[in-house]
Amino acid sequence: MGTVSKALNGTGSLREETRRHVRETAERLGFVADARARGLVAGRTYTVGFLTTDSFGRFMLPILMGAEDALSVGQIAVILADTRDDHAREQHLLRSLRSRRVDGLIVTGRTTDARDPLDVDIPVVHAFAPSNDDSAPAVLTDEAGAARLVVEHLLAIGRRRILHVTGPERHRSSRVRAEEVRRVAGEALVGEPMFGAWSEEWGLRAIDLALASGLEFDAVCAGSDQIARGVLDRLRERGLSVPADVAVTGVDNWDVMALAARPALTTADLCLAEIGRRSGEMLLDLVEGRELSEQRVVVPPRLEVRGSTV
Amino acid sequence: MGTVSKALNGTGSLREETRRHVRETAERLGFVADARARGLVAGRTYTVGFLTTDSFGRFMLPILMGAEDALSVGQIAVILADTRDDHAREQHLLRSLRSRRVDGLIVTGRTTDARDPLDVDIPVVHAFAPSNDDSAPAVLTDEAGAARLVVEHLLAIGRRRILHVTGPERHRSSRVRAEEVRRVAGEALVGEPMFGAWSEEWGLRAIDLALASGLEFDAVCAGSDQIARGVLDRLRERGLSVPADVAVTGVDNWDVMALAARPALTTADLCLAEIGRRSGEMLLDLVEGRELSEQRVVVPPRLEVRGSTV
DNA sequence: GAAAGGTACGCAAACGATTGCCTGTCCGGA
DNA sequence: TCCGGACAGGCAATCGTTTGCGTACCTTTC
Repeated sequence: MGTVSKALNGTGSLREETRRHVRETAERLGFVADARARGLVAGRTYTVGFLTTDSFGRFMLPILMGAEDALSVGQIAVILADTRDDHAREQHLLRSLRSRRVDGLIVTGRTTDARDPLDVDIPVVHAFAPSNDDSAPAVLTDEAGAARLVVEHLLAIGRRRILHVTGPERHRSSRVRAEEVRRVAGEALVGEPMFGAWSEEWGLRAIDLALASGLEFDAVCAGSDQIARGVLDRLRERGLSVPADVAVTGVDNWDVMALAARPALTTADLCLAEIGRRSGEMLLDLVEGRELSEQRVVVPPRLEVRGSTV
Repeated sequence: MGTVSKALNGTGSLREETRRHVRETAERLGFVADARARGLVAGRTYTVGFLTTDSFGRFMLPILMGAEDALSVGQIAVILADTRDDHAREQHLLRSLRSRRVDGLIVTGRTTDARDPLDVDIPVVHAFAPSNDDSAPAVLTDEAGAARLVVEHLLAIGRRRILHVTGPERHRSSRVRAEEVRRVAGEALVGEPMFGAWSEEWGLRAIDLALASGLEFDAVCAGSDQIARGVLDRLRERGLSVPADVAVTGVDNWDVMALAARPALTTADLCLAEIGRRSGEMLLDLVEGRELSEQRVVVPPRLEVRGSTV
């Protein structure tokens, strides 16, 4: 047993011939070492939990994939845990993850509103959804940066009357971005930010409201691609031309929306896969006991310029 | 150790007082039994792999969630494995899953084209994406049934000139549904099924093509909600009223598309979560050595009637 | 030819649970 | 008083690895 273990793991001092023989025999018999037993000795499981407070959705997926990529480097598998926003369910899942002795946890959620810290004694990295505990390791998106990116772009192409249509005011995301839009646009912001919902329907209605109240604007900075798409549709229906009369921007770079829009949508990509990747790397560092170079990483968004502004 | 084990698991013969004492102490110390060690003895890991041949996407999510629900009943956790359609990656992931001694595998993919069977010696259930091996346990969607559902609905509301706009002909999904549309619609099918792409853009273009070639139709049966949405947009732009002049149906019941469409889209829901749930249940039966009541389950689609047809 | 030194391999403990079996204690009955 | 039986709980083997240490054998050198 000992010799086989050493041969397969390249440890100990064995003749090359012996190693080869063991490896070939293992191959022939289809033997693969049992990761549990190995983990039992090593004091690790080479497994982490991916805990999402909301259901899995469009935002979770790229993060999950990025994390999986980064963790696979450390031979780590990902166990899913979806709390469905239910506290009892979360407790139950955490218990299950603890019994499985996961090496660490990536915690995420649909909104960027902060969540209460978890009471666990293993490394935790927050991805996308921040923790109330500011000192907890986290990889976050730059909400304000996304807003800045699109507004500066609109200003750069000469727009001076910008309308801001965004999601519900109760979401931190909407508030932070609206504040940044106000700051960067300054005089160029037309009226007040219009808070509503993260839906196409709100985009449609917001344009109706804006036109009805006689606002004049040459750009709409929408809080999401879905809102932007509603905005684009209604502008077209009202006979306004995009981008000639009105330029439109979104946030998310959700291909289904941004590419199907007519014209295709200029938008801020939040680089969710990158957030996932960095989270995975950070957790890997923590699990393997390395010092973190930074506790808190903010992934800068990226501007994707398409036909709706140029 | 033995006594504690018996107390916590409710086995052996112990005084009730002893059990209570052990449980309370465990609670106080935050002790949770190590699932690995338990599995080592039990010969199981209470863990299954979720292997998706394509990346995770919109189709995978509901299936995954359904499966997670069903499996959580058996205290089973799900390990993700995303092959990204790369054979080498698949082999590597399978090796990792084998070394983790997962109790079983759920295999799925984005398309309903059949895939080659896996060479593994644990229970496998195919979900959504069938296997080439017809005898393999599987939970599938009823492609033809979805087509029948919408066509029968269109016939029932009195439409007699139905246009069929669908995805690429190389996808089994398009072919099977087109065949069923032809069979059920009979005389009522206008021209040939129009194969294209699973995109809004194709929906737009297909209507242009149909109108240009002088086809007359009072209904469009689209192969997906995305196509249907393109169809709806272009019909409106061409001055045709939906559903008065033309009724439109989709397939998928993808809320983002179906609810944002104007009018909201009548569509066939493939009940993906149900497919996931049934797959999970089936795998649980296999893992726990129970006889399967049926090797092959077909989940019937459900018609969701909305404004685009009534 | 014998001792010294080095290399390759085997042995056994340990990781953290479960479980069958054995033992000790207590009770009741003869 | 002694024995039998029932019940509670402790002991140790087991699952499949890793790893440090001991040992056998081979080589080299005087």
